[in-house]
Amino acid sequence: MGQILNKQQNEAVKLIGCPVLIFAGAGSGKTRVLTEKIAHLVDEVGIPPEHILSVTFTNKAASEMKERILGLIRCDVSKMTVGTFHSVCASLLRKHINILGYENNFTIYDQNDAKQAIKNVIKSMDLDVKTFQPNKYQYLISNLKNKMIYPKDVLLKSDVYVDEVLCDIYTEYNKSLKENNAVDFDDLLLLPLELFEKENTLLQYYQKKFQYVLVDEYQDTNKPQFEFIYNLSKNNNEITVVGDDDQSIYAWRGADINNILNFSSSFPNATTIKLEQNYRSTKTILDAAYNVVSKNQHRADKKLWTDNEDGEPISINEFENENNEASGVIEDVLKNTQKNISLNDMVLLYRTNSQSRVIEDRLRRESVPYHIVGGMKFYDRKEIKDLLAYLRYLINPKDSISFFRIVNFPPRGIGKTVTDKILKNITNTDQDLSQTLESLPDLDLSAKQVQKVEDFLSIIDSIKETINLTALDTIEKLIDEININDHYTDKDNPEDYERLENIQELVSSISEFVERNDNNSVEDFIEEVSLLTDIDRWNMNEQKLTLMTLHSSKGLEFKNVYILGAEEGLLPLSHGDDDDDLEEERRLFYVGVTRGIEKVSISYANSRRRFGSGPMFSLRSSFIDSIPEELCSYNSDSKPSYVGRTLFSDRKQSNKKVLINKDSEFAVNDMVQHKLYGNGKITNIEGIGDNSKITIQFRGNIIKKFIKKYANLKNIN
DNA sequence: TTCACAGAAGTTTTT
DNA sequence: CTTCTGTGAA
Repeated sequence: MGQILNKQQNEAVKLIGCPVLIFAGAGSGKTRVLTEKIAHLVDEVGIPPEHILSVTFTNKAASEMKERILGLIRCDVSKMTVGTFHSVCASLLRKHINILGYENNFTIYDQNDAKQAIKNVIKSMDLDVKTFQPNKYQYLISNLKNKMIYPKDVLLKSDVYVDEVLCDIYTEYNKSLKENNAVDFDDLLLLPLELFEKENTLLQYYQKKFQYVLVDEYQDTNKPQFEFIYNLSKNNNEITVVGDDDQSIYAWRGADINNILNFSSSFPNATTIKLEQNYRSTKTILDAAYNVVSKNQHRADKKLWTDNEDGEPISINEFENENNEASGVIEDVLKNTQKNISLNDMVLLYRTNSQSRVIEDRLRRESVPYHIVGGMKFYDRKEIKDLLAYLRYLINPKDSISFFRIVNFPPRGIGKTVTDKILKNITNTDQDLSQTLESLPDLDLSAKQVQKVEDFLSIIDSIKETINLTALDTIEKLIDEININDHYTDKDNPEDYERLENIQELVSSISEFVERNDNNSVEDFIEEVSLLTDIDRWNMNEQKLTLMTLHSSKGLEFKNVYILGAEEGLLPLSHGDDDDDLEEERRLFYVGVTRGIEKVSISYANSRRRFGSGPMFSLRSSFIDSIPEELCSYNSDSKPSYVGRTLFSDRKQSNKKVLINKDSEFAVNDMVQHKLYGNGKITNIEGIGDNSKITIQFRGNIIKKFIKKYANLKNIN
């Protein structure tokens, strides 16, 4: 690490006075370039730290960056604005959101809260939640927001799924957020833009404040994020963005790869610098990764190279089922620990969170210490969410989602009749939650019911006395006031015991937070918790084996990387009916492979149990077949010449939908998928249209000829 | 109003 | 196989 910068890195660090786009391949030292550049800006160009904005992908990356800058120069990094888009935007909104008619103590709704809010909206519109599924609408609305399509535009846009109900739900949802004095994750990015538009002086202020803007992982920015940095830097053009189109894996949540591909047209006079020397991985790993990702049509042409050794072959391992896979991989992990590779030098990566379960079972049986990033998060546990809901309600008395969560928890005799009346009053009148609660007698409730709600409110009031003390004071008062410990120790089942432990853990993490920060009120704590990413909670120094999704692994590196479940339908994942983005899946695989420093092992199972039902046969991923054989070593069963006795079978086979998409055409050399023969390559096409005859070469040199309309072929290029 | 049970639905990736 | 939702009895 202490090496001098190479020519391109050095150029990237020193170049100022124009917009700079750095194409930084995996492991090319981009974090280093960013930190060196910031140090350069402060130390030599003379830009004061408070005039620098640096956007990172996780909060952890932000604090690491600050630390590394401190290692380079002496300056007050605390004055620098470094954080994720969401946290930077959130603190901007804390200062100015009142301009938009919210209050500055607004609540940040996570996905669950948002879903609940949408559900309430759908109910209040007298729609059936079975037909109009909150899940689905939340997804649709989030997508619209990511594309900056506002409710009024929904019906005008022809390229989106147009739905009047969607438009109404969207409108009502936004209204209810505002009435709750709450914003969702997407609003965090959108509202600053509204602010800039409404108050031009504010925009000017921030343009002056952020003289220099740096953005990491630029390939994963979406439209609002682009607009945010564009607005800030369009005048002085002092901006550096770093990214890699091959690692763009968030298109599904609105990331727009054109942000990076069209950077030069958005920012005239931009200079592009490519970092193509990889310092992380072996030649073998890079070669393997390149052979996969270069199959993509939409990518900027480039190739990483390295001075590192060839290293070990990619290990390809076939297993009978997911249990054997888990134990096989863990066996290998344990073998490595004998060779003095520590557990935290290895990582197990998979496509979906649900895959972790089998692995966990196995790890527990072998008593291997492990840590899972993501999945069922600590802060998702019921008892934790309940307590946090109290804290959030203390801060924002308009937050009805939190209110309904806790008003009758622990049970205090406030039932559905009461909550329904309150909800109705909020949704059907102009009164918000706190106004409603002030005029309870108007709600046509019995005196007893009113009293119970009043009792609840006085509990809240007494906890509120601690709101200006530390977060620790508040949580202790809260636990005391609601007697949560009694609620969980009534019955002595192990589940209750676990919940109490979790509550203890929450208290100790709050206590740690209080010690760590000067601003340590309950508001500060909730702010941090709301914006924590999965990776942020992960301590990479612990002697534990890490399990995470491929998505979470972005930006990290490990000596030994294991990729599990490399099977058609799982990696690449296919969702069924609509056209799946195979290119993005390929990039995801690329990200996984390029995390490896010394060795990458890829495994797949011939059959896998998909939730309750019996085992399904599965087929080795085509991504494995893209890696040249000479780079790989195989366990006994996984030689590529081996003709899979496997049947292609997943959800697709059972639902009788036509697999041929009208607009998907076939061409010679395309890879296609056949439900009996698996993957093959088209060697010849005779005729055109549905009656054309397609010749396909399958694995094991099996050649078959099909008539297109009967063949059920799927193009998997 | 509360608790307990049965049935249904659901697993893509995340700030 | 789990987690959530709704229904019915106490």
